[in-house]
Amino acid sequence: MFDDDLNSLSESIKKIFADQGLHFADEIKWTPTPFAGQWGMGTNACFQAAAAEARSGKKVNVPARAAELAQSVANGLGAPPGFSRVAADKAYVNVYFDTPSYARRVVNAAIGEGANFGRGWPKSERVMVEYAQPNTHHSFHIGHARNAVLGESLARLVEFAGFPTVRASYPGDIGLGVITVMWAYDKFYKGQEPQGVHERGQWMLKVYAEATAMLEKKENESPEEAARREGYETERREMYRKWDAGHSEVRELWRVTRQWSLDELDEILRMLGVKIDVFFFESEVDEPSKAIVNELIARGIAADERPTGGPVIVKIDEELGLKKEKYRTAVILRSDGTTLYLTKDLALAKQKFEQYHVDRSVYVVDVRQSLHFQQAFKILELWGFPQAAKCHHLAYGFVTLPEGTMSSRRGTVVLFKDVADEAYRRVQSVIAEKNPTLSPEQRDDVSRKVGLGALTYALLSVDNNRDIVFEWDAALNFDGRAAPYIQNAHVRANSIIRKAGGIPESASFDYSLDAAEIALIDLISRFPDTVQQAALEYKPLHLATYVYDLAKAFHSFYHVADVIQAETAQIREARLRLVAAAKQTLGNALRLLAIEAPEVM
RNA sequence: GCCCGCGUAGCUCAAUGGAUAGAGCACUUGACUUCGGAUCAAGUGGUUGCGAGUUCGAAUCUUGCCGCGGGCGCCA
Repeated sequence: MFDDDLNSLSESIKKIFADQGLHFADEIKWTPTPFAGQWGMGTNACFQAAAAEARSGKKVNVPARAAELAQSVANGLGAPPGFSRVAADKAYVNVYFDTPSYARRVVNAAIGEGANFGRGWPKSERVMVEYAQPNTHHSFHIGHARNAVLGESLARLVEFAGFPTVRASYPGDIGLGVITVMWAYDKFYKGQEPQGVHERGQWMLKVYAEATAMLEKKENESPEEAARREGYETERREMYRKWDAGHSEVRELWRVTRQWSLDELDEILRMLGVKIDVFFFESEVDEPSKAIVNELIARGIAADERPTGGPVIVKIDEELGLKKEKYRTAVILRSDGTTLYLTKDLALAKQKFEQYHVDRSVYVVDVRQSLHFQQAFKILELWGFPQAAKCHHLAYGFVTLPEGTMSSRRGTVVLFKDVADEAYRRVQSVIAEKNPTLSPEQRDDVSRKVGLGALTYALLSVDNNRDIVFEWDAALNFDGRAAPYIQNAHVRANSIIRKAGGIPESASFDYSLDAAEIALIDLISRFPDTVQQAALEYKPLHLATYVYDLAKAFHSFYHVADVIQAETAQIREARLRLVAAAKQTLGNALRLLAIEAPEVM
């Protein structure tokens, strides 16, 4: 947040370089100094300048020359206003902030800008984040939760970073899996309907697993069993055909059961704080996608092999002139003329570009579909969409169980709702032990926020392309590097402010600050940059790491520095405002992770 | 066979090509008679899978191996 100050120093450094006959075109980059207890920024520009000199033919020892340059830069900068000192450290040039004025600026910004502290300048590119694409007719499991949480956090992040943002969901409401549930329901459970949104959703998952088992070929099956299985299979296929043909009873059955799933999805997204702007349904892009295939054939991008009994394909590697197989050949229409996943994604992308004017399109989808998206993006490029270059597949690893992969088909999943319920119960029992005076309403509220927070943080604090093995105690960890630790910092800050009866309008930081105070202020000042970095790299993880570091700095500060009982009134005022600034920043950062910050816990 | 991802402390994971590779858990030892102990401080623990290359500088980039996971024309 000190770009202006640092840019002016950068200009001075370039001038010093120029005076020495060096022309240094690159941007000078500043990073925080790594020395505890000192608050400053450093640059390695002298390395770059010395290396450039060496490359230009001069015979120089780069490290020695860089150190020499650093010294002359430090001398040349002298004592710029706002900085307490400038030092050459090996080949680095380090500048140290004048603590009183910078501390005041940081704290004033955090308090003054409030919920907007850290928000980036408005940007013109429109971003669409597509996430929350579970299939209907199943139930929402913990793997879906990773997707939803990752997507929601990313959407909040890019929006806060300044991009106009559209949240899109794309439920798979048609396909063989969906038909399987409908077939089994119609045949074995017709007319039944459990009460309760979640109960209904979970029941459909059970029906799905049962049906899949019945339709699966078994070893040593008798001729009778084989005949029955084949009969079932015929019925299922017939139901799909009827759906496709718009058969009214089948469509009605589909509409009703589909709604059961969507009701459950609604409820779960509400629990997670997810507000989707646009729902695209797979069933709705089916028809438009067929037209697209014809267009691609007409343009010579796709090859129609249907006359010889084949499908419609795009030979991507061949189109690009690649020797090694990389994008391979993609099938975009079955030989019987029905659409595929890829067909629909092409249609959907076109719709996103043309109807929603999306400049950047992010797809939060698991890593198994990497090839699919590479193919889709390449076809969009061949098709002539410039936005294809800014399509991004945010792939994430699976959530597996210690005993193996989760599978809706086999019914071996850990349901999100069960985890959320367990989280709630665990927090309740911690509260009973640690804070028994909370009212029942507060307990309920806190249990929800802290329980879900712990789960969300566990999902966001590992890199997206790493697999997660779901274990109850790890996912619902309340100690150490976990949401409750961070939330507790927020609660403590709130508690101090409450006990102090509010915060002063302004304060002076002109006293000898403790190292922990400086570390805390330093971290608060880094929040805006962290938001930008995380948004541009599509990595909520950066923010998850940051907010933990911030909470840790706050807890350390808390122990070492008295606030209400501070030595002087001046220090008390300054620290009270610092506490308020920390609370605000913790709250803002947690919000971007879709984790709520309670006032008490 | 080809493509993608991963390999970092006993375990789980961080680290815009930069300064002494950091946290949590576990283990060991401490903390003002609390501005809320869901806390803090300290200690033990590393050949960043292996080898080569690029660079002033590599966990990070390139390349060859080894190991794990995923994917590869009519599933989604």
